[in-house]
Amino acid sequence: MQPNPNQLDLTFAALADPTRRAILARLAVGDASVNELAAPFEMSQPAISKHIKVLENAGLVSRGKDAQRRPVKIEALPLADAVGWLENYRKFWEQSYQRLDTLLDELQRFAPKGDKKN
Amino acid sequence: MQPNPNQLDLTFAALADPTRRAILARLAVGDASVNELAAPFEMSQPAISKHIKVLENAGLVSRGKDAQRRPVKIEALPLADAVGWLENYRKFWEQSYQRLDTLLDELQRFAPKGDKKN
DNA sequence: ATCAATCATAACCATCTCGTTATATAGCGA
DNA sequence: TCGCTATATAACGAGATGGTTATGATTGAT
Repeated sequence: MQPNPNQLDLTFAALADPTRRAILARLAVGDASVNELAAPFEMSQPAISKHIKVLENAGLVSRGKDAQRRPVKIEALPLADAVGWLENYRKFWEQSYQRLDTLLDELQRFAPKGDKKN
Repeated sequence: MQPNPNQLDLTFAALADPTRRAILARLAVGDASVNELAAPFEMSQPAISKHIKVLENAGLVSRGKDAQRRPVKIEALPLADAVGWLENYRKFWEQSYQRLDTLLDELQRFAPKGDKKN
């Protein structure tokens, strides 16, 4: 029961941009209006609106309505699906970390006890 | 100690393409030559070579050398970093799942005991 | 020495992406 | 009604992306 591939495409593509990741990080703190989201960036408001639309199309964000404002809210389920997909590869990076740990252990073992070098 | 942003850009962008995700899935089974990787796709060999290069630039894959073959090997540490970034949002999707669970519980509670419908 | 196999590279093309500026739309408050 | 605020949309351009075909480089086999 994998999420449909097209959904993963949209999710990963949305996450591939640092501005959009920063927007998500901001939204993790709490909902925000478009202008609030735009404030930290040296970028026009329409540019931010476009980024929000990309996030919305990926289902990562939804919008409310408050007078003229369209508060944006994080919707993290697609992120969960992305992690779900990535989890298939957990054993590989765990192996890698383990190899690194082993290496560090050996360096430790063969280092003279009082050696402060490095 | 976040991975540098540019690295996350490359990782997520690499994952945004279904062909590349399929290549990674194949490599999870074991190393493979370019031709082996290309075989399942209705796509030219140069196209696959390009995809492999994208994966390589993102550090998701490395290459060996065996006669004319350039066996490709999965390198999953960047995936681990990607998951690391995504983990910041775990609480959101857990809340969402919890809301879903609550909903399902209530549906359960109010469903007639013997109701087989759906 | 040549041939076939494996893979990479170049040139090209269509389409998408990410930014811009200019303008339109909608709601609030005076 | 008027004008301000908040946001969306349109039109445009530069550069990235994802595919193609044609060709080049390297290596093993005959």
